[in-house]
Amino acid sequence: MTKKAERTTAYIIETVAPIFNKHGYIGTSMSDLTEATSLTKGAIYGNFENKEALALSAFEHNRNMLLQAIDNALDTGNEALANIYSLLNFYKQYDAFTLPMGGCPILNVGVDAQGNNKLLAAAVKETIKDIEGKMALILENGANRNEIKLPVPPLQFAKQLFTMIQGAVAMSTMMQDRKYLVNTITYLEFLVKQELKK
Amino acid sequence: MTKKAERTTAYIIETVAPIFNKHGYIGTSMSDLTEATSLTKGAIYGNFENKEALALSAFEHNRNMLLQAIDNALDTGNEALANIYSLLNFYKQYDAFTLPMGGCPILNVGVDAQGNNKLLAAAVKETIKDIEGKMALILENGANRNEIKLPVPPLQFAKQLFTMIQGAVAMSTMMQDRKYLVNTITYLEFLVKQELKK
DNA sequence: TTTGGAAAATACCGTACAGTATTTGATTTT
DNA sequence: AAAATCAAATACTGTACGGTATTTTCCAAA
Repeated sequence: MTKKAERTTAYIIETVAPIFNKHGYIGTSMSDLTEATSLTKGAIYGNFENKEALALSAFEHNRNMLLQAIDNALDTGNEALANIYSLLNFYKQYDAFTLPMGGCPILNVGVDAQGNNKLLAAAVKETIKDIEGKMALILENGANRNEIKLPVPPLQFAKQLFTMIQGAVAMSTMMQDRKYLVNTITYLEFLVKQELKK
Repeated sequence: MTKKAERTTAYIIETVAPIFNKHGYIGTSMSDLTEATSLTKGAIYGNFENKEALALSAFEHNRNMLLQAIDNALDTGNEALANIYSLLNFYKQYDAFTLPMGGCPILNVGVDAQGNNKLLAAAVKETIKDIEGKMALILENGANRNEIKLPVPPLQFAKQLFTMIQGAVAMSTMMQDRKYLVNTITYLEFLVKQELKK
């Protein structure tokens, strides 16, 4: 059986992750966290070195959930185009997916940390590169198998596609309107088809 | 001549606006502002009711600069397509444009305020609607003058175009890499041409 | 069932926070 | 230039912050 401390650590991270994600690093106070977890500062500081380490663990937790979901989406069929469509479909419901974690961790932490926390900002950067890499791999394999044509190198295509997706995420977040997500992703489906289909 | 207080108020706003934009509402402390302005809290609280009112004025200042620049870009030629290209060209150097104001005010404040300040979040929403409206008007006039064809209603086209632009802004901000801006906007030029040209 | 170690609660520290009341200093107006 | 008004500096609240030292509680092994 897992040790007590490990379970507490996991519980803290899960409870705290959406709060950090929603209110940002500075915007989240330790008292916010003790209140949410019904634990005391003694418990939290017994399991994490400081606020920054906790915030980083919290982001990593949200990131893992996201990467897992993206991996699942990109692994539906065995055709590259189907996998990309599956990813786009995932992002059509991205608002519902990110609701329990307090919004998109990439956008929220990426923007918040930019001006406030270099460690978190670097972690977001890594995550983005990771996602771009996953997308690029699907595209590259699809091109090698001659399923699709690629007008530009796979990584460049991935970057630009992800940029547009993330634009939809940003706009639907700021406007509190999921239509931005649905409409833009729908258009991206058409665009991808037009660009990649042989 | 302008009264002393007015000049001080303007000076405070100008000095403070980039700081709020960069570090966010909660991330900016009053002592940050007294330090930057070389003024005391007495001076600042004499000209602004509280921190929130100051942050709102600061955002409005950045917003006005942005709206002015967009107006200029959208008023270069007398053809709709040329004006849209001009706007895209403006966004290609958007990183340089927003550098002195501490980054994109829409993205920064829009994301930061979402979880921390309803007033600021609402102000960002208004600003986005404003920009979308400006773009839609250009498109609508162009369509009426038969310069362009519109595959969808002008406001919808404007929303989707702005969404993709804002995606480029978000990605170049988070990745600290202006290539996201340049590459995506360049692709948008091609896309706009393809969609709008008769 | 006692006991040793680990985990969490309590109580506390110094500091920084937003905001205010008061005093000093600078500008107008007469 | 004196008086009146306005602007800014100073000095000071009370509170909330992140973090820590100490005490208590829990739990597991002997």
